[in-house]
Amino acid sequence: MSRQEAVQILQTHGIKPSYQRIKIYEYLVDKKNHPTVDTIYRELSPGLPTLSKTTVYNTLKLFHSVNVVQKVMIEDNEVRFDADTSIHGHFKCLSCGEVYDFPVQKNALMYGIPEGFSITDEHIYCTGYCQDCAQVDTTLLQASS
Amino acid sequence: MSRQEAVQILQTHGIKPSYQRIKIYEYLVDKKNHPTVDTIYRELSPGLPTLSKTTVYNTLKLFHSVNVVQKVMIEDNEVRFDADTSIHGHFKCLSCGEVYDFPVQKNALMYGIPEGFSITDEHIYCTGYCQDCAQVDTTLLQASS
DNA sequence: AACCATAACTGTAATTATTACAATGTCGAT
DNA sequence: ATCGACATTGTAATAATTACAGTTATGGTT
Repeated sequence: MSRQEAVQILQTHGIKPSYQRIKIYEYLVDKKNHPTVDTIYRELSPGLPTLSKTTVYNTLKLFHSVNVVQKVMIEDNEVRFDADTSIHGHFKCLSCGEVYDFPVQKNALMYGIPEGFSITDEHIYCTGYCQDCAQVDTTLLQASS
Repeated sequence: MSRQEAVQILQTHGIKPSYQRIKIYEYLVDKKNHPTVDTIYRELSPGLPTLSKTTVYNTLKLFHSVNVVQKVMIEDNEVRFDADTSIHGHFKCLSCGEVYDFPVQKNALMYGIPEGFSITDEHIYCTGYCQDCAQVDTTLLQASS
């Protein structure tokens, strides 16, 4: 994503595009790796030596408040962030730790919510073993048999 | 739930039914309130003065490891627990804080997961305003107009 | 260009949830 | 009754997050 596009998106959400905010937003969009605060901080620090972890927290909270990012919570000790705020599911591989996006049916869960309830946010996720890691397991099983 | 039933369920999952474990399990089943560790600890302490919060943590981790409870994570600062381990969704009201269960279509999300991925766990949740709280909002709007 | 108000950034300290660990207590088998 | 294994407990350590106060950057006005 170009700097111009990033600035554009932040501005249309009412966010003043500071240097740090642009960098953090570009990181999220380009990497698509559902990083934690700590990962963002560690990865951006070398090129942005004055960056403070508090700024990363503040920025993500701001982004989230205007729906520029969504939070991804799969395991209870790590909050991840995703700049793709469309409705989609997340799959985390218990072996390699990779988080994958997957499509979900629009309004998949609507049908179960009682009348009179209004929804502001919906999240779908699962855990398991990705193709690569499941593959390895199978290979090992075969090798050991 | 009777004590006998609780003991039964713990034993069939290979858990030795100690006094504390039974109490914690009964609490979860009877209240159905998706409590946090802290809530369980506070609520059981009066009738079980020697209870330690560490025991609550240990017990829930044990329960979770054999699928006697599932974790419910909606907001990043609280992990809740549910003794109903069937697949269902959770709705948290942003106004009153209440967590409601709701049904979801069996295999609702299967269709989006690529071939070769194996799923061990799936979770669906959303946030919004429950019937009661949405009602209040409407009432207030009407009153002020 | 200098000034000023506002907002953003930073670093440290405080808070909170969770885990580690060592000591104590409990319970069933011998 | 004794023993060993396991459960419970309390405290200390860890880790994630937030609060806060000082500093820096920014944009508008003269």
